[in-house]
Order: sequence, then structure tokens, then C-alpha cells
Amino acid sequence: MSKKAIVLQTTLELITTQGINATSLSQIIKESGVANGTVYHHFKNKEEIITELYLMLTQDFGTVVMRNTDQGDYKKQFSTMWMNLFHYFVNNPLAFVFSEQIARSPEIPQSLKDRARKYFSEIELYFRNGIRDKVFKSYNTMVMEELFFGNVVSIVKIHENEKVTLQEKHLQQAIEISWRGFVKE
Amino acid sequence: MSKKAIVLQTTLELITTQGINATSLSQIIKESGVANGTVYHHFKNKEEIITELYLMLTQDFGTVVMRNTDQGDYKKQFSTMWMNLFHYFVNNPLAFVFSEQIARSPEIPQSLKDRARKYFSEIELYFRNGIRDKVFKSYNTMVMEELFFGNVVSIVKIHENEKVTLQEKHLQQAIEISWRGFVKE
Amino acid sequence: MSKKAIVLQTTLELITTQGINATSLSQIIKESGVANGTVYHHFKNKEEIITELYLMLTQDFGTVVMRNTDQGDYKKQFSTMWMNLFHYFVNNPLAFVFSEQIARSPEIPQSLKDRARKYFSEIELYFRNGIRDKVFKSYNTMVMEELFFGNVVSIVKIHENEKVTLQEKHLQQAIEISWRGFVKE
Amino acid sequence: MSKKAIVLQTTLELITTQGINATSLSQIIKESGVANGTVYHHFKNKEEIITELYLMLTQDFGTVVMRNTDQGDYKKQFSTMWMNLFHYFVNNPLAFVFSEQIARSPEIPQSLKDRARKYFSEIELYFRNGIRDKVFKSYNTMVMEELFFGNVVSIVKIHENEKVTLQEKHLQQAIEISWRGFVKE
DNA sequence: AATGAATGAGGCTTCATTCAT
DNA sequence: GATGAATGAAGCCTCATTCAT
Repeated sequence: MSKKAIVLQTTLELITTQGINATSLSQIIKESGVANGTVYHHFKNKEEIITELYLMLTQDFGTVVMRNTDQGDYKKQFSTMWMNLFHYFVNNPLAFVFSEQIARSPEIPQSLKDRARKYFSEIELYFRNGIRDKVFKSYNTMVMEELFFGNVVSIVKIHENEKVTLQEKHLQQAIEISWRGFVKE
Repeated sequence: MSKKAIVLQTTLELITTQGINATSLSQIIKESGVANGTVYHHFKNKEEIITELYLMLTQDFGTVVMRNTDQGDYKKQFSTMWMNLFHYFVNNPLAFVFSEQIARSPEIPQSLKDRARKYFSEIELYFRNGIRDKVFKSYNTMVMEELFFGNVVSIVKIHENEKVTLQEKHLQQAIEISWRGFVKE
Repeated sequence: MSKKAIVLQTTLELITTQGINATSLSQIIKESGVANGTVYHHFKNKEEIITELYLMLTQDFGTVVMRNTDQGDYKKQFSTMWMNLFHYFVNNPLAFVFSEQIARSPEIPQSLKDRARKYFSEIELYFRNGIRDKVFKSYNTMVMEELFFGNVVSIVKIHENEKVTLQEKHLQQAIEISWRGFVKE
Repeated sequence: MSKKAIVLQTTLELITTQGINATSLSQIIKESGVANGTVYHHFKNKEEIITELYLMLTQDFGTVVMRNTDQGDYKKQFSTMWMNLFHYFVNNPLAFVFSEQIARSPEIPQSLKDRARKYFSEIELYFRNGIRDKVFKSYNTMVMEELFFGNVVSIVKIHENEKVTLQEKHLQQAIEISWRGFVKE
């Protein structure tokens, strides 16, 4: 694992725990066991660490969601996408917290969020095609993505916080509800 | 205007513009034209400025909402409360931003939010009585307050952002929709 | 002696010994026995210390040179000015080094030098009047000032470096030579 | 052009623009597009870059000045030397600035200046012979060199700054004046 | 009530240099 | 010959806070 990767990972851990502002560079340096200058060899400044982390994770999301979605009808694909994201979040708690708390906070400037849109192009295409093929209502695609993410997030939260264990059928129900929100008819 | 009031006002302006974290004491001091020590004469530390500001504004909300609500039936009172809050927000943009962005953020600790509950006692009483008198559904009163605030906030946002000017009848509609959400049957 | 004065004095000592660039803030802090923040309470940044020092000393020069010059003819005044500066430099070795090494270096930006011109207004007036009254050749006054300063500086250097002690008559000779450079005929 | 030469050239450009102190190694590295380690492969440390640059340029001066001076009498040789240096400076503005601003500054230690004396041995010999042959007054040869350089520098400055274009006859005049300063009688 | 001098910990960043490849 | 990762000391500056007046 390269020093750069270590810094990114450490930063992810720290800011998901304490927030961006509460996380100082010296803390990142101390925690990652890397030298002062090493951080600045890889990143222009503190902000660039956050930026890179954000883009990295956002790209992850985009890629993960569309894995194995090249077959089946819209419904089947939707289900796959949903489960992809769900499992990703369940298996990567830090990415989940980051997506929930950091990615939406005002610390991430809008310009950066815009730059990251490209990683959602495939997802966007899926929804746009669905609208074109009269499968989905003609919502704004960005809104659809947000709703889709939001649904998964809600279930992940239940999965994490509730004492009751989620069963497979609960997930199927959640997917069903989510799907119904988009389809025509 | 006392020095203390100046500090509070300046702080309000700064944190609604930049957020709590981005606002330093030195900035408050510089902006308010008050001496260093004067701030510490009136406030124990930086946190106490925020605390006092929060309590002040929260008390404002509570008082404002219940103004002139001692007459009429529940519906009439509801309408008055709604309009009270609406006009307060429209006339105090900083209070609006504060209520929206700061008051809900994690920078305000839960303990402080709890302390501020007392200022909502009258509002809470209104809803509790309504439930007792079978006018309202028996929701949790905190939830009811949140919904009530949320409704007003939504309309204020429309008022602020939309190019279309809100007409009196639109407000009446909004109040009607809000009211329907609470009442039995 | 105020902390601010201590910082200025220490800075003067350090930069005349080592140059501006070789003098770090931490050194100034350590040497002056003042706290980090104290420096920044009095000065906006490192540059402002230099600026203030430069203006302070430059004002000194201007004032010192013109002391007791309100009587006598041009020649008598010239002699007084010359001796004033000579004694000032002899009694304030740091000011002398500063004037020689620092004040002319490119570390002092032209803009600052321009700002300091005002402190030489009396000296300039002396020369301008002399020209008007046909006592002096009509040189550029800035050039005249430079020459005047340069002459004194040369003698101070001899005074400092030579093994031979300067006698009163040597000074009178120097003044005489200096004076001849300016006068008509 | 070798990497080493690129580093030297870049350094020359940077320090003539900003001064030695203001020029950091990182800047040289960034600007020259050469790797970090490559610089240290060719130079022991930052100082050595300056040293090498200084010696290189100084050697240039020495060589250039004496080009085509093996024929003619002292006067003819003097004229050739003068024009050699003049054209070199005119065609190598960076070398000119370096010679003027850097080479004389205290950043170049005396020890280095002494080491570079050897490159002036031919020039020195010219003047020493001239003294021996009773052509020149018996000044100190180093002083003579300084004066010679200074004269050329002055004219180059006029050439660069003045709006009036220098004509051949002006150069001849300058050489004449310069020459007269040295010769006996 | 009000002031502003004084503090020192801690923040981010730049720097010259070393080392393994 | 060339590269770039890695280092840590040192630089400048901001911050919240305390204290004497």
C-alpha cells in the first residue's frame, strides 16, 4: 500500500469520525505514520486530499452501482443496481458515512460536485433510456438518482441501527417500493 | 445598542454567511469593532456566544409564533401562528438562514437543543391540547412542531426564490394544506 | 520599553547583522523574549516589521538632519546638517548599517521608499530654496540629497574603519568639499 | 542540451529575475522540468549550482574579452576587448544582469570570487604588461579591471534604456574616454 | 463596562536534502 | 544518467484565551 494510499485511507477514517474541519493535517500525519513532506509530495495542499478522496469514492459509487447490469430488463437491472449499492455500503462503512455526512456537507464545494457528475453518467444514462422507452415517468434524472441513492441509504441505516436483522424479503420489498416510485402507470 | 448586542448581531451575520466553523473570534472582533477583552467580558468563551445566540433566536421563535393567539378556535389560532412565523422569517432573513442552516447542523450540540425546548412549551401545549380535545391526530408533539416549522420554511423559500410573487390566496392554501396534515378525519 | 519597541529593536539588531532574508521571525521572537502572538498583535506580518522599522529610522534621519538649522546662512546650515547626520551615525551604529545596507537593498520595495520621501521634505526644501536663491547649481534635489548623504557616509566609514583618528579639521575639510560640490561658481 | 545545462540555464533565468534568496530549489526543479534527484545527481547542493553558474559565466567573460586580441598595439587591443565585452552583454542580457546584480552581491562569498580570479588572468596580464611598458599608469590591476568593466556596463545600460539609439561614433567616444583614464600622460 | 497587550499551542506549507530504483 | 518517493526541520501565521488597567 503506497504512502499516498495510506494518507487517503487515514484521512477517510478521520474525517468520517470527526468531520473535515476537526481533522487537522498534523493529525493525518501522526495517524498515518507518514512524514510531513510526504503528504505535500503527493498533494498540493490539504484541500486536495479531500478532493481526491471525494473523486475516488464517487467514482467507486458509479462503478459499483453499474456492475453486472448489462443483462436483463429494466426491472432486473434496477434490482441489481440497488443491491450493488446496498452491499457496497454495508461492506464499506466509511464510504457510507462519507457519502452521507461529508459528501453532502457545504465543505465540499459545488464546483467539485459538478466535476464528479461524470462518474454518474452511466447511471444517468440508465434512467434517461428508461424515460425514453416509456418505462419511467419523465422526472429529472438527477432527482431520480438522488431518490435512488436515498432509498438505499435508508435501508442501510435500518440495517445498521435496528436490532431487528433485515431479511432478504425486506430488501425485496424495499426494492419494489423504490421501483414503483419511478415507473409509469 | 450595547456592545454585547453588537457582538451577537455581528456573529449572527458572520455565521449565517460562512458557517460556524469558518467564523473565528478574531473575525467577530474585527468586524464588530469591539475590543478583544470586551467579548470575554460578556461571554465566557466562543461557544457561549453561539449558545446565547441560539437561545435568543429560539426564544424569539417561540414568542413570535404565539403572538395574538389567545382568541379564536384551533383553526384560527393555527392560521395566526402560521402567519406569525411566516412574517417573522420574511422580515428577518438572518434568523431564517440561522434556523435553517445552523440550528439543525451538528455544530449545535443536542444538549443545547434540549435546553431550548422550554421556549417551545407554549407551542407544544397548543398541540397537546389539540390532541386532548380530539382536534389533532395523536402524533408526537415534537414531530408536529417540526412539520409545522417545515411547512412555513418551505413557503418562505418559495417566497424568496421564485420569480412568481406569492399571493394571499397561496398562503391560505398553504395553511390549509398544513392544517389538514394534523387534524383528525 | 514596550514589547513593540523591543521587537523593533531586536529586529534592527538582527537584520543589520545577518540581512533581512537570513532573519527569521522565530529568531526575532526568541531573541526578543516576546511571545509569538505578541508580535502579531503589533504587526500584521513579518514585512510590516521591516516597513515600520524603515519608516521609523527614515523619519529619524529627516528630523535629526534638520535639527538647529533655523539660523544662519546656507553655508552655516549646511555645516550643521552635515554634522548632525555625522554624529547621529556615529552614535547609532545600527542605524548607520541599516541606512547603508538594508535601506538600499532590493528587499525594501520602491513603493515603501516612495512613502518615506515625505520625511525628507524639509531637506528637499533646503536644497530647493538654495537653487531658487542661486546659491546651488540647479541639480535634481533627490540627487543632491543622495550626494549629501553619500558624503557623510564616506566619512563615517573612515571614522569607523581607519586606524587614524579623524580630527576636527578633517571633518571641516570634508564639509568644505561636500559644499563646493553644490554651490554655484 | 543536457539536463545539467537546463538546470543551470533555468537557475540563471530565475535568479536574475528574482534574486538568489528568492529562488528556491523547488522552483528551479519545477521550472526546468527536471526531476528532483537529477539536480542532486549533478550538484552537491543548492549552493553548488550557484557556484558553478558563477564560475561558468565568469570564465565566459574572461574568454570573450580576450578574443582576437593577439594582434595590434595596446590601443587596438583595448578597443577590441571593449567591443568584445560590449557585444557579449548586449547579446546575453541574462549574463549582463547576473554580472551586475548577482556577481557583486554579498550572496556570492569572497572565497568564490577569489577562485574566479584565475579566469581574469589574461586580462590582468594585459594591464600588467601595459604598466610595465609604461603605457598605463601604475594602478592596481584589479582596480583597472573593475573600471574597465564598469565603463562597458555603463554604456550597455544606456544602450538598453535610452530611447536614443547608440551610434558607432558614440561607442568610439566611450572607448576613447575609457582609454584615456588608463594611459600615462 | 470596556480596553487592548500578551500569550503559546497549533495550523498549514515550503524547503533543502537523502535514498532506493 | 535520471527519476521521484520520502524525510523532517523550519517558516509564517491564526487562534482562543488570560490578564492588567
